[in-house]
Amino acid sequence: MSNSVLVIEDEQEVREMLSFSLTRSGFTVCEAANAEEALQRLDGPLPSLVIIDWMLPGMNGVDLARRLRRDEHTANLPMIMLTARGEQADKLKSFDSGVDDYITKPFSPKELVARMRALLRRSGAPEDGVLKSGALRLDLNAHKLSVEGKAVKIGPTEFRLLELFMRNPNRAFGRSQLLDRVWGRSIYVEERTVDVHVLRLRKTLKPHGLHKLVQTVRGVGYRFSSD
Amino acid sequence: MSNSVLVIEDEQEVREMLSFSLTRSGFTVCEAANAEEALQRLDGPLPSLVIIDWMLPGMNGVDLARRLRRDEHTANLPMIMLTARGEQADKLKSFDSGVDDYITKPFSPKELVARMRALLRRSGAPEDGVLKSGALRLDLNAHKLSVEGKAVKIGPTEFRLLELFMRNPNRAFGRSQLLDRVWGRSIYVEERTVDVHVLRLRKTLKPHGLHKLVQTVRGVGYRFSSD
DNA sequence: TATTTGCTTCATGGAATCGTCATAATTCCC
DNA sequence: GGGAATTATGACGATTCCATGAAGCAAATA
Repeated sequence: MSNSVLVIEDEQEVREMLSFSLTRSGFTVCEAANAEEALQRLDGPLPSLVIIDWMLPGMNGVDLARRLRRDEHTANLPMIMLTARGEQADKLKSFDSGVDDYITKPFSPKELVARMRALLRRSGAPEDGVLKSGALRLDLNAHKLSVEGKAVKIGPTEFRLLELFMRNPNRAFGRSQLLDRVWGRSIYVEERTVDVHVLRLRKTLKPHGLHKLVQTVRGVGYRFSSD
Repeated sequence: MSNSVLVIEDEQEVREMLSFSLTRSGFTVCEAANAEEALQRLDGPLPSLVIIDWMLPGMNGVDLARRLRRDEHTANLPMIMLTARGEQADKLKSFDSGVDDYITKPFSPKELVARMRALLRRSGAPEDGVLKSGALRLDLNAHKLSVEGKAVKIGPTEFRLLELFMRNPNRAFGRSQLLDRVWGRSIYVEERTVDVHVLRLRKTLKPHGLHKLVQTVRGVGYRFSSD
């Protein structure tokens, strides 16, 4: 597996230990000693997952996580937080910041890897940042859609919509769910707007005969399915 | 799993946190800020489970739970109550009110989800959001009906009707019960309308020889038999 | 600034679905 | 068997829901 991980941890010892065991488990590891360095790295191509230490110099882990969730670019990035034993009471806070899972120190590398795998599986993350479905190829890193190797033009919103669909195939989404997960909660737009973007997504897929992948579930919403 | 949950919680922060992590775990979430709002929502089609905060403005959680248990329409609805640490002494009271489980704050979403799954399992809900009965497959996630792998077209109301039937096989329902649980009790339709939809459901099952699964119980209503 | 690109809303028409009724068929009970 | 009660079924407006094109903005780009 070619999953990449960004480890955000100020203590060099812990960082190296993590790097060692994660590399051994087949991950490509990238390190950052603080929040600033992490943000810088996350400007580029995204890793499959980030591990954030709760205690960081400068901006702490919880704030960093919250910030990553707010930023559209990293909103869907799976995050695991490391907390020390005494900090367990802050579990709730960590989750509130949008972290997907937490793990308390000391922990075994085995447990960490297990949770990472579970998380990656759950969030439908592709091994290499490329979602595929038949001839469809959605490259999340390059932010490009192609079908049978040929690049296909696609708008930003349609891209995110298709990303959600391809991450969760065979699942019907209501319009409000789509608005929440593609547009982001907090912002208010008409539900019918979803229809228009689905229409546009179908339009970009139509020339390749793939428009039937996006199906409407009457009275419910839409679904991405290969049959 | 596409089980739906109604979260009854007045604090917006907690509500959003719950909504976030439950959605992420695959539940369809519906929110209510107080007992009145909750009761209103429960007039419609029922969720698979409700989560009630112990402390609510106006009618409190315990009273709400008690009321839901007394009402035939919601008597069998699985309920989980959220209590704060100091309220642990009131566990007993909560149970007395008829809730199926309780969980004390602060809690990890993971624990909550685990308990929800356990509860749903206990109350006969499918693990994976797929109801099966012989060759019949009702995928609640995809909102799709298939028989022997082949997709079968089905209308929205027939879908909900079949869902109720498959969740409660070998149980006879009166027309008014069906109206309550499939249509929702807030709207009024003729009882005979049920007949028509049962007919339509049978029609969609007939080409596959499964129409006799839906049986009429003369003088009472209808029943779904699993054999 | 001019132009392009993309987003949201609105209006419209058409298709799917719904609820009701009338009538036929079935079942039950005397 | 006959009559009453109950259910099945087909038909038909009425309604809801969705697809689609176009218009008005806003932001990015040149």
